[in-house]
Amino acid sequence: MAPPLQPDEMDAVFAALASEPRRRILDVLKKEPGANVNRVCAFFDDMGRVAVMKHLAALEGANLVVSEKSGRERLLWFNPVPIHMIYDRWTTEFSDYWAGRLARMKYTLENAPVPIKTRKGGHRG
Amino acid sequence: MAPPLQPDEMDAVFAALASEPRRRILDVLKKEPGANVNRVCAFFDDMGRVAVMKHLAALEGANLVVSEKSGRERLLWFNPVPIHMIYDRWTTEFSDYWAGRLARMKYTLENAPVPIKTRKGGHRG
DNA sequence: CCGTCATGTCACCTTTCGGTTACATATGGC
DNA sequence: GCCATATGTAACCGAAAGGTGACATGACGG
Repeated sequence: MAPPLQPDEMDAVFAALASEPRRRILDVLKKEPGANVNRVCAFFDDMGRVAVMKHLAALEGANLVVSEKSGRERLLWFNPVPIHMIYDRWTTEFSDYWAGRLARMKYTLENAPVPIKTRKGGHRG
Repeated sequence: MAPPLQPDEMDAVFAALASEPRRRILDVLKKEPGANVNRVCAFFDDMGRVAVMKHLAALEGANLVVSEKSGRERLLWFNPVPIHMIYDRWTTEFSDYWAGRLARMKYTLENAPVPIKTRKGGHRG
């Protein structure tokens, strides 16, 4: 299996996905693999080319988009690998919750934490 | 099945996950369901209580954390539901890619887009 | 060549994020 | 009642996000 994502890589992927315009760019590239920058821009009436390029930079930084220069244009593709890696990680990380066993335990309000002794004044505030 | 997440809900969930401290808070609550705010704060030496509370607000806004007031303290639980919803969505959205059929097609550089006619001057820039 | 087109880059602006300190409120326990 | 504790809230601050217009570069094509 591929090496798991590092924390900063997870930051980049989730941050890239946490934006509706960027998710829409991915949708465009799924429908039109190899589209160039201007072609992507054509889908956004409310945003200029520079803004789209910044979104593309975020997506490339997260490795969700790969590009290749061809002459004077840059062709773009969606790359599903980072999403697959998170998917795999979640499969193992949350399968117990989704089986329902831990979830039920979770919501039993009686399992309050053991009383904790913090230093006087609580936690600086 | 539960209704799919709205775009702004997706924004909230991904944005909440796009932060290593917030992911660590979820880890804490997975290990200590029902912990209170100060208990969570005790895990973060480099951050004050107010900062932790802001992160908790982001997580609650994404419904990744649920809380219940008990006397003078607030007890916190991790809620796996939003992650499960994204997981389900990805299962259907990307299963073709992960099967490998489309992925191979994607990376064939020959499938460049059909030439596009944009208005003169390209896309305002 | 020379103009057009696709892209890259720069400087700037406004809003949001992520943290801080200080103060306010409310509960629990002696 | 009184005081310590747990949490909430307000005001502030620097940095980063997300947008803009203007300009620079470099490839295509007649």
